[in-house]
Amino acid sequence: MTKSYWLMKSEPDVYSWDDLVAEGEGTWDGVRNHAAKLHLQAMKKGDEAFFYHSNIGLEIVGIMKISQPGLTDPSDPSGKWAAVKVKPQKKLKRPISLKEIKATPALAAMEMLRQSRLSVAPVRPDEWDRIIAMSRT
DNA sequence: GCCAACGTTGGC
DNA sequence: GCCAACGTTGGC
Repeated sequence: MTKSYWLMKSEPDVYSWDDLVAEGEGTWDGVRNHAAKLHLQAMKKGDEAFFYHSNIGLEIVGIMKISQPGLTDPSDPSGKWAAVKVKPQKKLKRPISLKEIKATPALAAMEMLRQSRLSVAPVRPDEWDRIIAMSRT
């Protein structure tokens, strides 16, 4: 199975990249949207995901690895919702802002733009590579 | 099963 | 603080 790429949003005043780094490993739970849930359930161990700061910052700040896929959301008593565990892998050399993503034609089809309210979105390999390349400059 | 009203998310 | 996009709820 090949690796898949994702983008996960969090409001940094609630849970930020630095919080995840401080914890070492975090559980991505509290998602209450069916499309996002399907994405969480599609994640595999070793998949990589961008950590995006919504609301404050509006930028991709780091890369995480899915350390434990296929969990049920511990914050949900009914057991209907999904969760995964993630580990911080690398902070981007420089954050890539939403503004910059929008200004880049090669990234115009990104799911995060198409479905802006989705908190967990897939990222295509070419989009992943492009963002990584941009963060190095 | 349709659709209007309402709530939430997230960018501006 | 406003608004657009969507999801959910509830009346019919």
